[in-house]
Amino acid sequence: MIIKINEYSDVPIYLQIRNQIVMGISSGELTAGEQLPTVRALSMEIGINTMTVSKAYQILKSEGYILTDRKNGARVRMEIDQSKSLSAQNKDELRRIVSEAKIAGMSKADFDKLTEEMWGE
Amino acid sequence: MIIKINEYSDVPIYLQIRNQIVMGISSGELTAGEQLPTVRALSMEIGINTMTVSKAYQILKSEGYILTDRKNGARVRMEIDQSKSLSAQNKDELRRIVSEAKIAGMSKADFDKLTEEMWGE
Amino acid sequence: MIIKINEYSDVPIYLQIRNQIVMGISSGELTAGEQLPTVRALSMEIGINTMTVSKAYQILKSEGYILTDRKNGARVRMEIDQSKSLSAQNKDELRRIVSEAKIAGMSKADFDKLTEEMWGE
Amino acid sequence: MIIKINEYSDVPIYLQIRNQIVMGISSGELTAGEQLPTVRALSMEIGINTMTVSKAYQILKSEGYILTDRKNGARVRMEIDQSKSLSAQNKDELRRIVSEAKIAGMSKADFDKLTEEMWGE
DNA sequence: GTGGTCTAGACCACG
DNA sequence: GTGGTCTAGACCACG
Repeated sequence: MIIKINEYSDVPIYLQIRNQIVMGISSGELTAGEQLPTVRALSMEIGINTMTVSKAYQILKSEGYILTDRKNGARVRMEIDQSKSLSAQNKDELRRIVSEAKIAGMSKADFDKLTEEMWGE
Repeated sequence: MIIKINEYSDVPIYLQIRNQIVMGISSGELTAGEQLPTVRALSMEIGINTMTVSKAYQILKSEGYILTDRKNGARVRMEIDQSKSLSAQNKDELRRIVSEAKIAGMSKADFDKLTEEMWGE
Repeated sequence: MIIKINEYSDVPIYLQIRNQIVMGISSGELTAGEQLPTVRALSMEIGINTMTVSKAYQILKSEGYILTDRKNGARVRMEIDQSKSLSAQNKDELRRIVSEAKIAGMSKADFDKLTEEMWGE
Repeated sequence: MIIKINEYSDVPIYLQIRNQIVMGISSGELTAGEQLPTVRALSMEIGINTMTVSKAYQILKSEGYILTDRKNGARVRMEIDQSKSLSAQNKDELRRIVSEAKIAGMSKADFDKLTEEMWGE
């Protein structure tokens, strides 16, 4: 899986890494149990500080998306918690986006279609 | 309309203000043409600096949500642009949230129901 | 001549009045010697403070575009100075606009065509 | 590139900075990808507050002229949008300037010559 | 009274 | 070290 960093984005680099790995898991590009590159390898590959990659991995670990052990590096967790709900923070963000879609004159049907496409990715 | 600031949030205060006003417009709590509190009044009400409120208003103005004039302060714009689409940034955010919903085991139907509730607010 | 004020413009009202009268003279809609409405009449017509209209007239007078006398109110001056050049301030503004046209990829020919249209107004 | 602030100008300092950088890009004095001074460096150099410089940079960023990243500061963007047109606001300004040129007795040829000189800068 | 601008000084996350 | 955020306080033009 290839991680692409936009150094000019307002989104911090460690979050860009975290987000892309989460989306990789979601899309199936990263499968359960799959080995992730080491912190050192990934940081060299994308040309950034190891601390930044490390921070991304730590967040993914604390969120329950990956497991790390000293010997094997990081792996996608086999059984990710199926809370069947969004975090409070994600709900807030989603609420804001829904609001902006409404103001922009999108129909709920168009919105559902848009998320349908994203769902399929 | 009451604006509530979460001082522990990662979201900057000026953005919290901006977001809540956008959501107020979306929900109909703020109607087209409605007068917003003056920069000074709002800053005193929520106990923050006028510069911070002013920044929120300037962003809302640049986004076309409100209008300001020197005499009367700020008002919700009568005719907000109906682009019928989301900004690239909002799409990216939405894509990330959809991914996390999928991983958490939400069904698309549940997701649609959640956004339906938000749509109704 | 009808003066239209945009109360939400960043351009101060007195300047909007001043600019529209100058453009009226330029286009020929206001002819040399033509009587302008009194400060009181114009302020009532457009629903603003007399001080604001008065300020616009004072500027036009100081710039040599109009003449005022207590008996007859204001008139467009018969012989406006033909300096055949722009003020330093207008040159600065024009220089900035030219720069932005260049960056936006306009050709000099397109720019000339645009000013040609404006010239004809 | 040297930025000069006119403290007696009606143009706000942050706009003077913004305008000079835009003109620097237009003239080629600032090339695509070129590093701009840091907010701190520029504010010290011209003896004004960091907030004021920061505001100028944020406007340039929102207009798509520059990019900022946390590590390296600000750079001139490589691919600036080529809308091939002026903003409504710039058109209004240009229309006013054309009017004043006409009243001052400039010929269209002289006006074109003047903008030609500016174009070459 | 209104929004807009600016300062001096501070703290923060990111990298 | 970098840009981003925020404050307290001040002054200004506009109307």
